Amino acid sequence: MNLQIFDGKLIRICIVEDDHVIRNGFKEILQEVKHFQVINTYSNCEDFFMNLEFDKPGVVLMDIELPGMNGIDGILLIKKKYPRIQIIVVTVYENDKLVFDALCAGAGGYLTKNLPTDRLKDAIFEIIHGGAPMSTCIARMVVASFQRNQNSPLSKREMEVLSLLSKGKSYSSIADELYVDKETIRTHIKNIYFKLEVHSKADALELAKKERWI
Amino acid sequence: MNLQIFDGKLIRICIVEDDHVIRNGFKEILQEVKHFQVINTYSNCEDFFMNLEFDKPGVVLMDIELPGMNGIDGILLIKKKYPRIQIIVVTVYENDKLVFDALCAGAGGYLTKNLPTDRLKDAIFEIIHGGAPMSTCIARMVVASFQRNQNSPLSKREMEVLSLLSKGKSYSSIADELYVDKETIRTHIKNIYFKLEVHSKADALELAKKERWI
DNA sequence: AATCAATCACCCAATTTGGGTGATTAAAGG
DNA sequence: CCTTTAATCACCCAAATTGGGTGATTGATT
Repeated sequence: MNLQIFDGKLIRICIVEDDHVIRNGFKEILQEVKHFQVINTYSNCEDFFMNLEFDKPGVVLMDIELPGMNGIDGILLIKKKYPRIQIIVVTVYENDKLVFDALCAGAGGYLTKNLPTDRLKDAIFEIIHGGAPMSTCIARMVVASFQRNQNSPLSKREMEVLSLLSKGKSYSSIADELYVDKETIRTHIKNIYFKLEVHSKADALELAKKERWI
Repeated sequence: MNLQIFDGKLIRICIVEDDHVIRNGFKEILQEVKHFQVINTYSNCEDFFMNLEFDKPGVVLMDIELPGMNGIDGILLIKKKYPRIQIIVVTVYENDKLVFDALCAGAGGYLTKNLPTDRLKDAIFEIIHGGAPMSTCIARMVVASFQRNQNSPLSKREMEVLSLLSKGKSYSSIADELYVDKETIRTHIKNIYFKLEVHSKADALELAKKERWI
């Protein structure tokens, strides 16, 4: 492990976790690592934010279900004030919405709690070195979220049109972009509505996104 | 490693890579693993597809830059025909667009070519066990793609309106959804356009997406 | 021969959109 | 306390957009 990336300084770590057994367990695991310095541990976000300016953490381990402010809002608040603090979520939840909410809020990593002790240490090194530590199934969820269902009932051209519609473009600008007449675009959209059995742009886009066609 | 997950069968692997040194290197590394069976290696997609029905691979290692059909289109075609085949991209490119194009096309993993030999073996086990093997910086790119810039000049309400606009909704339906008058939505949108210095829905959405506000 | 994809035309009316110019109320900040 | 901002609503106006109808032609695929 190359020390220079730390600027010769220790990695300052805070833990926010309401279960004190887990909290102290994590603390003991991390304290043993010579490049790490566990500055403070907290059982809720409120206490954590009270000391944030003094703690100056480089990495925060954050639980999601917490008394008072939840972890997602905690992440949002940290990132709003100090965008460079790295946050790793450590939680039991593998629920789609929570995972993506956490990542959207600014989490740089996401681990589920059934982890071997070394995984926690590795994750902190990983995130400091520009990685994004994730549990196996979280990584798959994240990658799967990019995947598109290619079996839509729409033709290639219709997919193009729908995709441009989803960008908020008007029929005329879509026509310009595809070098065809506005009437052609109107026909495509009529056909799209007929195939999808919808009667408006919003309904077509909602269905297309739900079915992961776009 | 639990063997039962393989149903007692070997993992059938194909390699598509135009550099014959790398291609044979990968083959030799993987052939040594007892659960693996390297069925065939190809220097281009066309040859690969010719034998796809006979090879019946479970995992394909796919390069991106290839003579003839490129790797992205190759992935699209594989996934269209056999959605359950797992594909790991192995390439020198860390370019944003290529990474996301590959994942959108259906890649289940993405490795850059400067990898230790064990990483390749691990990646195949990982993807078979429901993971998504990625190089460090790729994982970060992927996670970062979820992150939103919270410092938009728009107010909370304006962000709500813009976000509903991005779903293709009309002023009236946005008004209904937010339980306010259509005129209020119109005022919000006028203010959004003024703040963003744009004069249309498409321009506002383009800017908001570029700046990662939505 | 039949189907589908992609293109274009013309009719119609309601809705939407973008812009202007106001106003009121409540909350937040200096 | 004063100012600014956010959020709400009103009314005027004209151009553009949208959704629906009913056609047609061409070329490819089956």
